[in-house]
Amino acid sequence: MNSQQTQYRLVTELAELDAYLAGATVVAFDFETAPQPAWQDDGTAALDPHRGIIVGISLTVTPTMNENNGLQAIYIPLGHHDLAGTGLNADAGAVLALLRQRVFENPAVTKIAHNLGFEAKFLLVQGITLVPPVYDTMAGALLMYKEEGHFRRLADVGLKTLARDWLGLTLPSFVDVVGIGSFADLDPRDPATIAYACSDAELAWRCYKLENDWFQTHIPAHQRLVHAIESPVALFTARMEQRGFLVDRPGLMAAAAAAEAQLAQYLSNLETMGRRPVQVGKNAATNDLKAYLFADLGLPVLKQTDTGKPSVDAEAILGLRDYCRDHAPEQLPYLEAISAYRGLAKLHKTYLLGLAAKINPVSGAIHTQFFQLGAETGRFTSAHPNCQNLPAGPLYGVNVRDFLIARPGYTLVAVDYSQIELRIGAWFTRDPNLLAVYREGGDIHAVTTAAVYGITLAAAQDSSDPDYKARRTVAKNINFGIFYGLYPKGLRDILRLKAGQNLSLEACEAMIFNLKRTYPELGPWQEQVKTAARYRETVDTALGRRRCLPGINAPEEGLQGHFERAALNHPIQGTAADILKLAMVRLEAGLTARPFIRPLLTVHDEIVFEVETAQLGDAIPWIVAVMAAPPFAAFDVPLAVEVTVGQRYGTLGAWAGAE
DNA sequence: TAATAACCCAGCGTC
DNA sequence: GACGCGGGGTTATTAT
Repeated sequence: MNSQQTQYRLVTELAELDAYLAGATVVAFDFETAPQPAWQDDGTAALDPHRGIIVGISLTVTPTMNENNGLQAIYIPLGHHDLAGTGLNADAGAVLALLRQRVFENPAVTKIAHNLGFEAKFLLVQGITLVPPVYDTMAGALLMYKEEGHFRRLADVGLKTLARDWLGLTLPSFVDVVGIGSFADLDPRDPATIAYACSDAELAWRCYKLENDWFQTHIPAHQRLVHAIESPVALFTARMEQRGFLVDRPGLMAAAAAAEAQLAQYLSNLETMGRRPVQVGKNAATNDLKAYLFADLGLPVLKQTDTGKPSVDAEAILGLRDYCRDHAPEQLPYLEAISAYRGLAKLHKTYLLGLAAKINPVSGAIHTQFFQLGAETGRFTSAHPNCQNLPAGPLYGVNVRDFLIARPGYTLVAVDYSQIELRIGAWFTRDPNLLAVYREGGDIHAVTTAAVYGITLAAAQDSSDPDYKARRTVAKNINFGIFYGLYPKGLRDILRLKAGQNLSLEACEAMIFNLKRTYPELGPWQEQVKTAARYRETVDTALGRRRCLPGINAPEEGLQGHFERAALNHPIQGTAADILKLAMVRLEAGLTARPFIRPLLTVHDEIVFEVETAQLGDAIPWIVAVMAAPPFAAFDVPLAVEVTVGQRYGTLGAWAGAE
């Protein structure tokens, strides 16, 4: 592409690479990868740092960000199949050693890549750590508008897509160039091979330039986010993905077998209990089950789905059980059996078999894929498997998290922010009572209990009171829901389903009224945020992470309400994401010097590490200090973290302190 | 016409 | 409020 401007070269000699790097302070790079021989037939192995190798590296270097006269890109083949034995490849060890010293671990060089975490993982396997400053052009693209009013999504930020949208270039796809084989099969001397590899590095450089220009004129805060947060966070994410979480496979399979037997038993019980055989499927939400409940048995439809069809979810079944207690008690066992069957099936399929299917054959661990900009608010998402929705406690007698274990000689350390969203709420609203609780180390749940029940703080904290537990549960749910956009109906439903408490709508209304009286700045803050959001049709976090709110001024009330709640939630949830990511950046800076600390996963307000057991006493205080440090200058509410440790993720306990 | 793929919808797990 | 996953059910597409 762009042959007048760009020259592509094949480089196999170390001296030539050395000369090419002279004076470079900005380097864009890209890896071509392929499966290791043992995994030749697995199409996905090329993307897995445990089963793939770096086949070649393309580089574009410039002395400065704005220098592009005579831009050149080179391709260094490292692992192409050399059937004739003619020495096609450069010396991989020597090349990596040189690049490590001159580029990857050189703090004077800005390292640019598209989807930086991918490259970072392959380097980690080689014992090489990318060192900031780094820049991930994919993260950058995700923080730019596709069109005014909505940001690019994952599907819009492939390098080829960006080349088309931004530069009008049509580039051959990977499949066009490689076909069904792997990149290692290509002849590196073929100009098409060189062009394919080099254009990726060159494009990354062009994106870097283009993105920074765009940010300056459109959303300067996002430029800071990409440079200072998202790009270094990609390195931290790479550590988590590359390491993975070791799985107790025998335990998992034993639990799966037990669940399977139990499920068969449940099915036959259902058949015996019912008036006729019912096709309940694997999750008991089939049309046949609905026909059986509502037509055959004549039970009333108490709840509908969004599309107006009869609902049979957990809440609906709960309602049917209430109805049957009065009108058809003989049906109660069947309804209970449906709930149990459904829950066990979920455990079995999603959390036992689902997890087992994701174990990496080389590492024996699950390597969750994290999308650091997967959620609109800046939160991470996680997939393959999603480790952010693993049941937090026993589900039908099985604690799924217990099958995620520490490696021998290591101990799991989970560090989570205590009530971070409420603390952020205190900071945003400047509510004196919220601020006081966190500055004086008060008990937020007790303060809320006192508020919503109209009792004294002392009464709220009296654990001998028979109502203590129930009240506190309500208060916790309210505190949880404050910044989710809590409404009386939502509060009533959640308390009924999760806490088994039946409160009237009026009672819930009164509690929310009392809450807003106790935290007097809460209501005004919410009104002010909504007004600003309606005017701008966007809303920002503390660090300027923007969310678009198309439809906040729509005539449809439902749509408007949705975006109003999003407007209230984004500053809270998004700032929590900002704070977590800032902590990751600070952690990343110290992890290379502390190889005994290995991050494994993150769940929104929590980071889980694997730490060499002998080093716990050094590691934990350091982690705590880094994570609890003030996140940015203006944030004047103390942060608190809680540490739990253990061998199994599901069974962590308090850390006793230095031994 | 039958098999397969693609898509949407419900339901449910997390913070 | 923010997500991802496995399953059911329907519709569109493909092969025969």
